Amino acid sequence: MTHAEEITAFRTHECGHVGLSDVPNALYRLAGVDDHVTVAGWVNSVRDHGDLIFVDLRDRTGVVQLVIDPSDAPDAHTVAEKLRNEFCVQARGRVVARATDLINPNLPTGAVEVRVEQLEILSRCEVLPFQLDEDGVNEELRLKWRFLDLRRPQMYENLRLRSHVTRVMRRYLDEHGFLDVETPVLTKSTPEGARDFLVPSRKYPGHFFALPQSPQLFKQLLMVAGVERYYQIARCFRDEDLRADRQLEFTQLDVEMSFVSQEDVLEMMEGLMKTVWSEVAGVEFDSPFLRLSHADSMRRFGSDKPDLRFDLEIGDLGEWWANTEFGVARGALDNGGCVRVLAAPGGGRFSRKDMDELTEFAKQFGAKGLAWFIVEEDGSLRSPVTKFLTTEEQNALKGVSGANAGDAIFLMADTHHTVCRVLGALRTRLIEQLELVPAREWVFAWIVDAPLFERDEESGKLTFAHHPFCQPTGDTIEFLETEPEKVVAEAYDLTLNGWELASGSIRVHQYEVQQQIFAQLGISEEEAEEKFSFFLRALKMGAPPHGGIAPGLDRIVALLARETNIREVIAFPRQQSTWDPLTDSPGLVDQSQLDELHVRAVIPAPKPGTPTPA
RNA sequence: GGGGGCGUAGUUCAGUUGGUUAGAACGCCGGCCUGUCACGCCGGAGGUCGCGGGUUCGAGUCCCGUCGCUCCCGCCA
Repeated sequence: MTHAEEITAFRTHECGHVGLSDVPNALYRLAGVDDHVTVAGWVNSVRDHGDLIFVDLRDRTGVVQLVIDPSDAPDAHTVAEKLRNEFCVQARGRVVARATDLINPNLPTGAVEVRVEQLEILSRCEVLPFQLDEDGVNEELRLKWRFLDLRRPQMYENLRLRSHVTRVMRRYLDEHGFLDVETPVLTKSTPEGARDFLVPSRKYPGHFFALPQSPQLFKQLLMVAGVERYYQIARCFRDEDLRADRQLEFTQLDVEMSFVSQEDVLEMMEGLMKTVWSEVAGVEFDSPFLRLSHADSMRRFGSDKPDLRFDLEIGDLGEWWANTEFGVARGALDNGGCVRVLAAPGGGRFSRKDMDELTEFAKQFGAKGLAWFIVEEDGSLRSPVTKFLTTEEQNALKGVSGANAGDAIFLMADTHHTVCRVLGALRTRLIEQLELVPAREWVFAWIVDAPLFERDEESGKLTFAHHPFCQPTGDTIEFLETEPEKVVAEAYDLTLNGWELASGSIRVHQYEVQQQIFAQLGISEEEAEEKFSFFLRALKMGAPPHGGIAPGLDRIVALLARETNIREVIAFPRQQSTWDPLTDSPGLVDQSQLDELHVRAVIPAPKPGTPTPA
């Protein structure tokens, strides 16, 4: 914003800029001592001394103190007596320097104040439903009054940060020759993947639009169209249950490139992330991001999005305990599973109750049990199961886990999958519970070489691990027909501090390969034609090799803002139940609307005792 | 669909082994105050203890059910 743009019909200066004429190269309009200013904003607080009244006036730039002296401005004083918190007001007055002993060092504008000559209430505010300076206010209340919640400087800062991030992203991509192209929001359902949001068609009775889970197929069509470099800050919709990092609608920076290898995409994205972190957070990364194979990440950290700020690593006892007689370990090894351990620094202070809770936690992730050991000062192991272990096994346990005196060791013996899952979840939990200090502040890591297919544990059916459009690697494509589980995808996830930040792949650009993959997934040629005919048609028409990635904007901004829930960086999010207490959405509609859309609503009978929603 | 935590004044919370009239802080209302900036001082209003049922002479407290918020599991190509 230029200086001139700061002047509007209602003000000559913004509150946070009053009196800061000594700031060098300021980007905002300056007001020095003795200048007359008009400011407008919200009443942050009122301190009424009977005669003198002090008002902290706040706009998005900050707070400035107004002084209303009845001997200077009796009319303004009469108005000021009526002021309450969050009234919207305009004040005209003279900037004065405060006496040295009256300077407020906690306020950027604390060396000056505005001696008010005229004061006008632009808009009154009813008693607030919650105090804006209070933390920990009920989430539902915050969302119901989101427009007040967003007045809090922290929330404004989050929105500003988000805008800054997208600005840097757009500029970076513009500079690298990307075109910002919009794709439809009213599109077609593809039953794979997440549950779709459906929109009934008026013109085609019984037909439905689907909101995009991502612009995946459209961006691939843009590559076939020869756009070569595309991006879009795209709203995506998935009708699945919410989490701290998941909303029904969320925003991705959707990116796709033609004539690229995996390496090209990674390099481009790494440059983008480094630029964002540099410009938004002032953080520089002087080396390439870490890379971990999916298998290594699972083995060492039990997760495909490991938090690598912490060095905790899972150890494998299989080799050392090959001949163990310890029941669960023996059983796991005999069944082709594994025995792995995780040290918990300082876990020696865990009580029996803590251990029981951690065991319950592990069971949530599929563990049948969880063995634990505490390393005593003399190096001996305290545990209900120590008596089943030989001295050599105990030494291996300490050695492989890396545990020291005062630490705890957790041991899992089960299938590879379950052991990884449980110890990975436990690792995250222990980091929190033990309040471990991160060794590094930001650790980006690429997770690469993920399998193309997964075996569904229940049905035993083959399903795609990422999505069905990933290109198999040259080394493993030969196994597509014979041993599909050996096929590695040219897919990559970017992780940061335990969050999945971005996900992408090189896509299949050859019709025949795409059909082979569909065949492995049990999707017949006819079925594929029916669901993706437009896309398959395009693959037959000179589709270029291409690939892309889609970073989650909400997560990126949340991490930069040091928030743990993406709600904090979304202006109007939903609560976990998917209800929006601000607009009361979703809502009922008139029968006439349903009729026009050829839709009939079938509403389940409420359970006894359930109050009817308003 | 499942598990954990929470639900008491407008807000954030306390409330003992079940026991008199359910408290505090902030906010709100009224009064006083010319240098405050978390202003201060005096006074006041404000409660379906989420909801329903049960046990009991007596329930905010115990039991059962239910609803809501939140974190997690399932789910999220």
